[in-house]
Amino acid sequence: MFLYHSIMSVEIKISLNESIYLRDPQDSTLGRNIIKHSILLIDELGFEAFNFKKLAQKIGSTEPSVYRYFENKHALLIYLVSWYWEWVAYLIKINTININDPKKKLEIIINSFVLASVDNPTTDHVDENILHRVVIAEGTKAYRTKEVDEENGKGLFEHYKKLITKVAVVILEINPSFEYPYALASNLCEMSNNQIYFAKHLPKLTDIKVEENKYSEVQKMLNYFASKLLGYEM
Amino acid sequence: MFLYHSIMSVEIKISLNESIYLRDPQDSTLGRNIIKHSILLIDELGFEAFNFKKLAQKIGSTEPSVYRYFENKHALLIYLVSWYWEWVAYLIKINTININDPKKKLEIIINSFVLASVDNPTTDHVDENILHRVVIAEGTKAYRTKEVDEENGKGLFEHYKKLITKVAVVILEINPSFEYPYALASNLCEMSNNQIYFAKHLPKLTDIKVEENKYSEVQKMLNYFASKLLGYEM
DNA sequence: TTTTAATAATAGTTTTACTATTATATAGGA
DNA sequence: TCCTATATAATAGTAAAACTATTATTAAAA
Repeated sequence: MFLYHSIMSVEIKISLNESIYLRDPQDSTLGRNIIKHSILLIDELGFEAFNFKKLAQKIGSTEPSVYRYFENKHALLIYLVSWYWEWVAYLIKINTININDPKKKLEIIINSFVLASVDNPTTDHVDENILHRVVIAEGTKAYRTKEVDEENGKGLFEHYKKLITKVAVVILEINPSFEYPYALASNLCEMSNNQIYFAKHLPKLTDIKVEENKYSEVQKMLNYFASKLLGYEM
Repeated sequence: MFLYHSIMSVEIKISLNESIYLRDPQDSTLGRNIIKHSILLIDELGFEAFNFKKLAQKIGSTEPSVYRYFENKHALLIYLVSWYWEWVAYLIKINTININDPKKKLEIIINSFVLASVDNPTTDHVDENILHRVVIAEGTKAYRTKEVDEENGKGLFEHYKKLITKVAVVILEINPSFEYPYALASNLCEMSNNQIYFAKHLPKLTDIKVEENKYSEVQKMLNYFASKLLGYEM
């Protein structure tokens, strides 16, 4: 991950696996527009109704131009969720920089999963808040396809796996004999998104309540689950 | 749920919310063929590549005939996952009939989530084993859409909610002061499918290993998670 | 036997998901 | 300054998906 600092603003450039895209969207205005407005449009229409024609219309470009950046809308979705995972990894990194207690670290990790955005809207072409909503609603579609093995072989899910590995390391720091560090790490991440989605759309499947970007109950629940499973007091 | 017993075989008829389908597929040969072969074809092609034309071809019928049973392939998917959830509820029911210990009940529930089929292939037009695979791979797509609120309002997810409620009741029997019975119930169910999927396709996201229909490690892990969270010894 | 309902056959439409080709604008180098 | 490479835009298309309408045929029920 590269961090560019300028005098006027802090601009973060997140570097993503090259096989996700055909041409790096961060390197041109059109590319950044594709990212920015695809997030808004997927949030608005849902992934199924979203397509490159509508996106091109929205940004005053054409369908073939968008296709020069991404093979198809599925590749674009993988790009967006990878961006999101890198962003969460970045949040965890800067917020745990002076923290030594692994329990405290895990708490920060959970907060990063749940909040993901709120405080620091640092990148002008990505609204992390809306991207988080998109990942909650559409994220699993990135890897729930018939092509998962082939795409995994190309490294398209490295960003997610890297993040989960980092979390697993912290889990083992807390409790070195815990048998399921990776499963707990991925479950905390998936559960966070799932339970937020349930609270919003299928409230009978959860106990927590959620208001517009107020996810404190999710945070509390995940911390409770983690502490119980790893055997420590909060 | 109705149970029909005949002399020659035990045939289970699972009754599903009428708003899922246009015409009850269990009431005709064509309908049962649609169910049977849609499961096989979705398993083979994945939900995205599956469509009513290919299905009609496979069962020697026509596209318009299939459309007389289901509004579209999304409705058919909701039907299939609802069938699956009812099937799991049925398994839980018959296997906990003489069990009083709620901890033992929860163990049976977890086994039903994980195994879902293996022993009792009772319904001739549904292969529960393959249906389980389909639910693992495609299940979340049933409710992760822009139409979720509208469809939830029509009662299309009642079968899932009913199942989760039953599990939540058992969780509270074990530990009446547990704060998150619904979240734990839905998470056990989602986690089961998720972790099996990860073991098969993204093994770096989990610790468990899975072989063709050998899910004992998942079972063990979920039981461990449940016992830790609810504070009992296995 | 008549009527009804279910299915099949045929033939469409609209939208999606792409691709090919050509034109234009712009940026950098000689 | 011109030349050339490259990005993008404009236009026009194709193949398949996701339906729908209409009519014919068959089977079952009254």
